[in-house]
Amino acid sequence: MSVTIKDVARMANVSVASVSRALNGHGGVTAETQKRIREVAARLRYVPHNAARSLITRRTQTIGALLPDLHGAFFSELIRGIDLAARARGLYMLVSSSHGDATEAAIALRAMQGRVDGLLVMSPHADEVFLDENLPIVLPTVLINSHVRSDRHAALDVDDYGGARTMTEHLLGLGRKRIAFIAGPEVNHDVQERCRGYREALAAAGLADRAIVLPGDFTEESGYHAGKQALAMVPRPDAIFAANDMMAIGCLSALSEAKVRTPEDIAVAGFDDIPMARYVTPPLTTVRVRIAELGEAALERLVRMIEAPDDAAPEPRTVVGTELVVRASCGGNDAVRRRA
Amino acid sequence: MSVTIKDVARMANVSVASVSRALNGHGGVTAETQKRIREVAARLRYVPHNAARSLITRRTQTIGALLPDLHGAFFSELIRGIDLAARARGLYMLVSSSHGDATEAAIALRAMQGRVDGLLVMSPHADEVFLDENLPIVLPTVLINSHVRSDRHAALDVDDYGGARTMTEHLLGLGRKRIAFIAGPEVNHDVQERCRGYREALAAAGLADRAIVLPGDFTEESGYHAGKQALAMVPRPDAIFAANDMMAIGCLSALSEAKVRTPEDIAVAGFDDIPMARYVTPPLTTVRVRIAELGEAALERLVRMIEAPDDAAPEPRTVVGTELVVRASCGGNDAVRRRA
DNA sequence: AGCTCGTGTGAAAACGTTTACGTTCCGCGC
DNA sequence: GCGCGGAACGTAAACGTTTTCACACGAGCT
Repeated sequence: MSVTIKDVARMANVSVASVSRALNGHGGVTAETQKRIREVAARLRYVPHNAARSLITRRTQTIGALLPDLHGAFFSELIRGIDLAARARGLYMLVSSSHGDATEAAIALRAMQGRVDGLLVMSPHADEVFLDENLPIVLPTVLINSHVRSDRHAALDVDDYGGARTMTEHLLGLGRKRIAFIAGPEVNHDVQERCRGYREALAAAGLADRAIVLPGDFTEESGYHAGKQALAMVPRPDAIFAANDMMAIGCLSALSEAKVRTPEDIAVAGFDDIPMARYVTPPLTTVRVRIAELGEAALERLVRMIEAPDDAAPEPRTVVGTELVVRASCGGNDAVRRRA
Repeated sequence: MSVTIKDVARMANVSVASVSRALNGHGGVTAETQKRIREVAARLRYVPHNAARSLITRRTQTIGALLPDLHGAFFSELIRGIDLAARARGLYMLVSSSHGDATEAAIALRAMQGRVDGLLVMSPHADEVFLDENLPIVLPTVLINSHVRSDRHAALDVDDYGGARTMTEHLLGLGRKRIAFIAGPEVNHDVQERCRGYREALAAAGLADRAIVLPGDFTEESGYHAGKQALAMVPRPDAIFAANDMMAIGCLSALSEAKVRTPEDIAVAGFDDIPMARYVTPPLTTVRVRIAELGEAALERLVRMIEAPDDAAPEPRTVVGTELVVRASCGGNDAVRRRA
């Protein structure tokens, strides 16, 4: 097909070795021949064939990202963070997302073989057995928000627990006593941690028995239903803390539909701080997750692993912080409070 | 490093050729040996090295996506659409985004060489000269929302013109007479088309001289400023049509701050139908762009080009439709009207 | 019996690089 | 005059596949 290194070599009256050396700046060629070779290469529009190069150098300059369904602002931001950090290092990003089941994810994982220098994995299917089965041992891998607690794999998490605890404490601090929590998909690791933060904050305030956990699945609709449910309770909760913003927004609809005032009658809080949170009525108090930062941190970690394969000192599990973002939906003054 | 086809061959007492045939199901192997080879391969956790395979087959099972900054809901959706369609075909997606300048984009473009079977390009730098300079001629490429009007490249566009025209007509139909338009970045092809739709709709209604175009840059802030500007005009516009939703949202803030009622005093409309549009107050009338569909369509087109390199009949420039989404911000009843 | 044919298998070439190792050449010191 | 060292460059191996070709073998036909 295209023009190869041999063509360049022929046109420049040198061997392919010299072309390679000249183009990669490895020295061992006169400045003059180097110049000539470069000119010929440019004239011929020569571009090295990456597959061939990867084959011999064992480097692809590419990292793989195994992600769940790309839906929603979360993954958009995550990809953005990864991409930004990757591009700063001249790396490319091979994306594979939305794997319905573990088999599909396994296929995707195997297909990354020989295509990437490292892997970023954020998948509900990525339990320990799965990884052991399908991961080539040699491939550096960073797990993002995984429930796998193994020190065989590097991992990076959002501080779900801390964020939820801070939010619950914030609500308690505002004088709310009956705080309901809308949960997400049960298998979800984030949800579990957020729920744990909620429960422990209540327990710390001596209100352990006041915990009310409503079911949800991260969709706006499920938030709406949970809102209805909360309204029907006696005594009514005076605050609702949803495990993500979309459910909080659904909940707001349910309340406004029932002519219940927010935050006067019931305060509402979310988690994530998706862009929309600022614009709903009333603006949503939430926990900001610095998702792009998570992506960046994960990539940086991965790069370190790639560059130093002799991971003598496996770094500890890292956690990226959250911030409490106070808006009108819970009362109190607007503010952002950082939490490491 | 890893286990190669040779290892499998040795363990199974066959040649590498047989292993290749057995694993790829090319026939020419007894059912029995095929089974044996498969078992050995599974036991050894053999995974073919993709770089080597690509080198010889000249197929990478990967498509490249050259995108501008991934910010915002638009690219998130676009990537999602592409990824969905790609994964349905067993293709992977190599993403490269946010190129500050043409040089950077050129480097990214060249780096795709030998890594992808085809290219999806959506970049402000992708003018004709740029493409000619940097695109290996052989690589199938689909341009998305590009201003390049060449039949040498396949292209796919959003019907910006039609959408904007429909919206303007809708506003006129609601009795609005002085409709202002908030533009976006001047170089942007979408903006130009949207503005053209706006102008021509006015012209068709005999109101060509009533066109008011305010500057903007797609950010919420610029929408806010444009809103202020509109408020200061005499006579005041009775409708504002922003070239994207974020600016419309900024504009809404400016109006509500000035205690101007929407839609009673001034109607506001946007473009894109980002998820947030439904949730602002009042909910935003806008033009829905089915972005994921755009991504899918682009990928499908690309796949067709890859599979039939003898593009005897280059398909015409394709346009994906828009829908008018009527919500409260302009008055009228909620509805979605499709436009091919 | 001899020929052809099909079928299973292996040897080896090919893909386009990088790089270890030779080779040539030249200058220099003895 | 001779050996030596280093610089510039070429040769060829290697990376891990796929695929073409050749080969061996048995069955079926004349």
